Amino acid sequence: MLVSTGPDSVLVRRMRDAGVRVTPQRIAIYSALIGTDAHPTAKSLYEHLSPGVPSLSLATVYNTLRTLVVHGLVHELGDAGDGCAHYDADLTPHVHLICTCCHQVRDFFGVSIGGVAAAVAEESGYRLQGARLAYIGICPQCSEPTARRPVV
Amino acid sequence: MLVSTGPDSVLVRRMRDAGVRVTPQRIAIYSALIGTDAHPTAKSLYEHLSPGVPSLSLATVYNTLRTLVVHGLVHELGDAGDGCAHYDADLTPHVHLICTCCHQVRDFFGVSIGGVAAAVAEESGYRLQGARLAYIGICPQCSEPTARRPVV
DNA sequence: TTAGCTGCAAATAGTTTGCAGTTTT
DNA sequence: AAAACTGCAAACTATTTGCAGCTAA
Repeated sequence: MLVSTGPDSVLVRRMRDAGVRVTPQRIAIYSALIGTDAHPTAKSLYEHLSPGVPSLSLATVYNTLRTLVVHGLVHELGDAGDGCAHYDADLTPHVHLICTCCHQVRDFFGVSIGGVAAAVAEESGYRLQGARLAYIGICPQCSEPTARRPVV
Repeated sequence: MLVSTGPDSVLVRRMRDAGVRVTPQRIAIYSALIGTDAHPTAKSLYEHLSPGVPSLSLATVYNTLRTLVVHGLVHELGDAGDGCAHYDADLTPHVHLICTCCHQVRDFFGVSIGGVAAAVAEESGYRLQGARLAYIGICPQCSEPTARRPVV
């Protein structure tokens, strides 16, 4: 993890600014999300953090993720074909690529869609809170004939 | 419903071309999807069709939807905040607007994103099968102070 | 004929929630 | 001190699946 988690870190300030009460569990979860581009699920976050934050419960991971999403600190990316929701703390407008074979979610910055949100907001009349922009297909690795199916 | 469902209808031909076996239940489900822009869920489809297709089962709706998605006839739009997946038979590249208040999914053709898919396909190396492009926010109706919260 | 579909009911699994105790503000 | 959070376990519910009978091809 590349993010400071001290009491005055950017991370904590962001949570306070968003009106989210700060607890050790929430810091752990939020900083884990910020420090990865793997778009984890609740369960994978729990399994990753559990050793370092003993007695962390899966329910708290779910509750915290919902809180972070509701307060706009994290985006919920939806199901990637594995039946569970993935999350992203990178709020920069960008596209995701979902592989229907290995169920990985990858960032894709090759197209700029920053202007689209503005156009949608203006023309639709919606008060926008977020976006979920994913293209679904088979990734190059899984396309190779020799590819072994990655562990789900 | 505005679509003919005779044995030689476009709809049936499309299913056959996609390699999907044709049954009365599947015709009912697929034509209902084609004839609406409401982006139904499995349950709402079931409730809508059940009176006209007695003994239709919810399991068949789920199975059929998966079959149609896998064969590329229908797009799965993911959860709209109501905890269940919504579906769309309109494969034209377009954006969806999801209201976090009333959980409605609406089409939005105000921005053209047809070129994005091509760029993604070329630059990412993915074999694209579909897309899920949604902006999330609060719709104008739900934004009105006098708005009553629509039935979920 | 036969592979594949259907309905039913049971199983699965992601996510939420009630509660009692603890922590943040 | 009040309001909100946590862990645990139980509850909830969308979705899947096993099976026996039916049907499209």
